[in-house]
Amino acid sequence: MFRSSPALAHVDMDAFYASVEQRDFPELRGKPVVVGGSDPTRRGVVSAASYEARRFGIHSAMPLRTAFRLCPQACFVAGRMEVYVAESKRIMAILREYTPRVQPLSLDEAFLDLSGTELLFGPPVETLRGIKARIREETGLVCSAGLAPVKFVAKIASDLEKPDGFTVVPPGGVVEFLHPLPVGRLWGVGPKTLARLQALGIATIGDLDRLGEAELERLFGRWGTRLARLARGEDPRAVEAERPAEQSVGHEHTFDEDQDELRVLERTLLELAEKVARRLRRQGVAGRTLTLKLRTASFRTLSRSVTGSECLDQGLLIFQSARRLLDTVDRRGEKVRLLGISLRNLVPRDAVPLSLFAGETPEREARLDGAMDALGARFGRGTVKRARLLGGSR
DNA sequence: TCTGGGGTCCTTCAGCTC
DNA sequence: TCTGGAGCTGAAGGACCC
Repeated sequence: MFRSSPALAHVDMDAFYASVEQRDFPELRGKPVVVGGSDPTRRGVVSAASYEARRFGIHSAMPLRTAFRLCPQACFVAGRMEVYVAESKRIMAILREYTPRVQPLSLDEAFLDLSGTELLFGPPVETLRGIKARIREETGLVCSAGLAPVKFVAKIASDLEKPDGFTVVPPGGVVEFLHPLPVGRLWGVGPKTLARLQALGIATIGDLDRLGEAELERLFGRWGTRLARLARGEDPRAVEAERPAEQSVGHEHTFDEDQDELRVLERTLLELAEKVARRLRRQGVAGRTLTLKLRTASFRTLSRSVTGSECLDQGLLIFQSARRLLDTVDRRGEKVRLLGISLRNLVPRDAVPLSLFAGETPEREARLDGAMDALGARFGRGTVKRARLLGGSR
């Protein structure tokens, strides 16, 4: 099996954040644990739910308040991102002992290409079983794994028997495996596409395949062509170990209560601009296109963007551009629920002219940003802040 | 009633240039 | 000089993923 065809695996940690919490805090074991925020009465969503919590209908992306209504006795924890990052590095290091072709998708899942590893480790099926056992042994955490000749099929396979699942789709068995599955399992079919497909009477991936590529293209355009190929189990993408550079850098903030006070909006914009600028400088890039995102109280999302001839990586200049965009948004008198800033069209910082906005002193700002970065690195983020970010009368 | 934050990719439309 | 189409780019928004 997998001798002459690719052996692509997908490893996915089960309820990752919640499992780490249960491992590190024995008093949480066997209890419903919800990671997302320690105060479920505030705005937020569930990042991870333990399997005990899932029995109450709680799942990731669910509003915290809904989770609290479903299971008030659950343990709500804010989460410790730095621990999850460290744990993820350990897991990825284990995977890289078996193949250099490892493609992390997020902290808790990765593709790995086991093709051609037989001589070193034996048949891919056994290798993957061994990897799964090692992860449990060395981290105390459980994962699910899938093995298939096609990338997206391996991902579906790993998800099929969670938790602690292990599913192998042999070469030649892909279509047989896919066709009985609900069409919503396909990568890229979210709630909107699913509703459209269901309205057409398509319930399974097999139904989709039977509809045919021409009809799907008529209904969905180019996306229809891709859907048709996925339904046939065709996916030419390889496991990409090299992660492409980030295309954009952004931050956003949802207010605990909807806001319309200009001073609060401006202070938030400045904070977001500083955060974005810090990350841009850390990555050594600057951005040419700035996008302001605004969500109103009625959940209407509006965006305004501007592409300049120069690049931005300084907090104050990003803030000033975002502030100008804010004036162009017509929110029809509604309060603001969310503000966000992001920069695209990133280029290496030393290869571009930085913004020389009229009336500003960019060199002075750059020196100030540099000093704040240095103090932040030495004494912790937030050690120094712009006075206007302190708020109130301080 | 409720819907985070970080992204990517795609579509549509408008404006511009040739 | 006018007009229309092609091609490109930017803006805005939508859908999706983890």
